[in-house]
Amino acid sequence: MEQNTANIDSVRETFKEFLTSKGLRVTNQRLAIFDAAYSHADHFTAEDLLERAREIDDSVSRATVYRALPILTESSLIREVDVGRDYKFYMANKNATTFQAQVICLDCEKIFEIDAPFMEWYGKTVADKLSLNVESQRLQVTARCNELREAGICERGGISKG
Amino acid sequence: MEQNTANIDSVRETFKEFLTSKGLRVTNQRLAIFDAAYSHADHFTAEDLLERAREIDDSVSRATVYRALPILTESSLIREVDVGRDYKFYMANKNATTFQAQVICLDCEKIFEIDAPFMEWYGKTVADKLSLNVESQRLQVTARCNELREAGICERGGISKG
DNA sequence: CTGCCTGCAAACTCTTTGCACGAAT
DNA sequence: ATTCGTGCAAAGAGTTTGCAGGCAG
Repeated sequence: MEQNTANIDSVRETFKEFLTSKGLRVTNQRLAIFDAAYSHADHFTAEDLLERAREIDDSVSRATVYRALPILTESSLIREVDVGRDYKFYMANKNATTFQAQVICLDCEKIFEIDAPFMEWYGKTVADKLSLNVESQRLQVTARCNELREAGICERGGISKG
Repeated sequence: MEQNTANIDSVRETFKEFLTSKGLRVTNQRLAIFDAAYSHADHFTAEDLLERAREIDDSVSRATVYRALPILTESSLIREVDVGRDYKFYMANKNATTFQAQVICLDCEKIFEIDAPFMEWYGKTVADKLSLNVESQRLQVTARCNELREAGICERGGISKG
């Protein structure tokens, strides 16, 4: 955790190198958006990101945020979390762990990330059976906050706040 | 399969009963939309549904289609298939089988439904661990058509055309 | 008859895009 | 100097909604 904060500078360097390697320019706006993304502990929307990026550089516009998101996603520094709402969530890829599934609360609107390591096995199995290369997988469980609350993991961030 | 066609009338009756039981009215438009939904072999969009419903009753409007979709979904006669595109797919629930996962082709834009019976086990496991009642689950695999084509299941509907 | 249902069109929300200016290389 | 990146505002796409008239119960 303090490893993450300590690493931000080096991750920012990684981002700069990514931009350069793709022939893209290193602009203040892109760096501000990157910093804003990494300042979020959990999921954030494009609008959240805009707001926070503007605190760093108030010249950042909504358009630039939307144009930066695919770049950040492609660099694997953030990942997109689409849970079927009308806007997408994003999340800094601070720890490259195992496959993550989402538990989505219907009551408190939160999204919890949980490890689902067996999905790697599943992907392989599907890939073998159909002889294809899996690009990505998505596993989501929708549940009720009432239940989550009883389990002590809702409104308290017992797993991972969203 | 011919069981499905043979059953349409009785399923339509089920739909009427559902409407009545909810205090909703049985209108020609709703029946046309129901028939249109069941005339689709695979996935369809709201727009697809509108087009086909109008062939049955040309007074059906887009608004009514959008208002009917939640009703049909709630009745479990159709189900929503959200694969993260900017519009949703729907599908008649012709055979109440096991849990379905989606294989989404990035090249040919098709969606294949495959059985994933282990997901019922997974739901139960998650439910037990977090002591919650799972409302729904979603499992999606994104893959490349090239691979699917080599496997002989793309552009030919080897699994289930979408 | 009552009031839910409908069609129409405008409104909405998130995201994308055209354009002229500004900044990175 | 070039050329890519940016802000602004308008456009876009799918879906939702307000309203006045219409039809089911």
